[in-house]
Amino acid sequence: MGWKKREREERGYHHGNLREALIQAARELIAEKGPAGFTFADAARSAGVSAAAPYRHFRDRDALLADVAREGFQRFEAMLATGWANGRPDALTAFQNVGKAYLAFARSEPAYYAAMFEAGLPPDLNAELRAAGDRAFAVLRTAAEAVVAQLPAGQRPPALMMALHAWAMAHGIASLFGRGDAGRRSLPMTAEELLESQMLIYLQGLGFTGNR
Amino acid sequence: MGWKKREREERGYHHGNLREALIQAARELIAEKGPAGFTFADAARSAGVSAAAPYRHFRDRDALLADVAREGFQRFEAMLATGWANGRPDALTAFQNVGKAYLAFARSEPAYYAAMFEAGLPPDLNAELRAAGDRAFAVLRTAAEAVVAQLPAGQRPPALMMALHAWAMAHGIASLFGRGDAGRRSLPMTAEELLESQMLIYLQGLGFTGNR
DNA sequence: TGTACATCAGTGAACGCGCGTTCACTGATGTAC
DNA sequence: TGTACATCAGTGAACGCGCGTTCACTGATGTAC
Repeated sequence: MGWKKREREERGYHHGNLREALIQAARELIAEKGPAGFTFADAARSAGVSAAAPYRHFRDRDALLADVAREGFQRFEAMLATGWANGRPDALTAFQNVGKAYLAFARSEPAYYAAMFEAGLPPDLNAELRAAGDRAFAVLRTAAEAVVAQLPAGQRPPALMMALHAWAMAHGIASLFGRGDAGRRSLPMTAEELLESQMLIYLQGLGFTGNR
Repeated sequence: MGWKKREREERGYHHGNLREALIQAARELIAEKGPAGFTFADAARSAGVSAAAPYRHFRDRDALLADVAREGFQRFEAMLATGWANGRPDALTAFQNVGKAYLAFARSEPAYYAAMFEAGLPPDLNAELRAAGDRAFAVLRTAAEAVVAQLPAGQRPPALMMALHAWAMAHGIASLFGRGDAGRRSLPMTAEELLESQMLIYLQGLGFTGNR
């Protein structure tokens, strides 16, 4: 209570940045207890604000959660794009870097990842949310297109299919093995090694020779 | 209220099979609203019993959920084993049938699947739960062992790795695309087609030639 | 630069609700003799 | 076969609690002139 009062004195009557503070609070609470493990009132409390205040910024808990997810997709897209690096040094390497970036995101931002994929939000709850998700997937798709273009014309699989395969591999590994602290199975290899080997085998199956 | 009274008259003071009825109620509620979307009291209500009754059978909501998951793993194991069919007609085909069985389970039993993989239960919450999960995975592992044994001695990957890859592929596809009614992305191909093509490419990458 | 005023972003009290949990109880069932 | 009794599996009333939500309010900020 003491710190709360002090904080109030510091910040004055108006918070100034409550919207972002609530998103931040939600992220911390999700990281602690999962996307189902916090309430609207919790978020308000964490932000040091009365229980009625969040209503000035979000219609309800789901709207807050959707904003966390939307923000997550934006950062996710940026991270994947960095991994892709416009196809440098070459499409195949860059594609695998996208996979690594995917896993790195799931690992370093488990709260965002959970809000994006495990909160049970309908993807079209909100147009911006859907758009943000689509933009992130577009990175994967672009990468897949560049990779299949490397194959001889006769044996190119559909790029969309390949992008979906990659998504499924990365998501499968991330959600089964890629959560550091969430008491998961113990294995003789890391999630990163699993994803890398899986992608290598998959690419070999597409016709790429493994000599690199 | 009428039907409740009538049902009471039908069944008398004792329910007779409340434990199973609660698990069944939980499954239905999970199917409707997700693993986080029901309460202990809900389950009691669905089973037509007072809110205090479940305490005679389960310590709390998590214990009930864990039992749903345990039962789910048992059926899952049976379904995977049926797909495997002791490696008939041949290891490769049987392996792919395990993949199909995995997806079929996720699709036909979304409530079990959610309790098993998305309820956020720690896998070692309970020894029986963990054991049931391990037994299901053992089917995958057995299948992977038979498959790698087909390869020439020099190029066999570790069977455990292959089993984990298969698990990740199936889980990735199932959780991203394999939920019928849960308003997911619309795609030009089915989850089944995606998983089958992915597994074929993967197997090809391991060195199996695609002529079958 | 000052002043009046509109608007914004908070407060805190209040409410109804359903949940989890406990408790003494009671009806039904099983068993010993 | 009957009877007494222990045990089991339910009831329903009660409780404290925290949540979601509304409301009139108020302090702070921005803007017109």
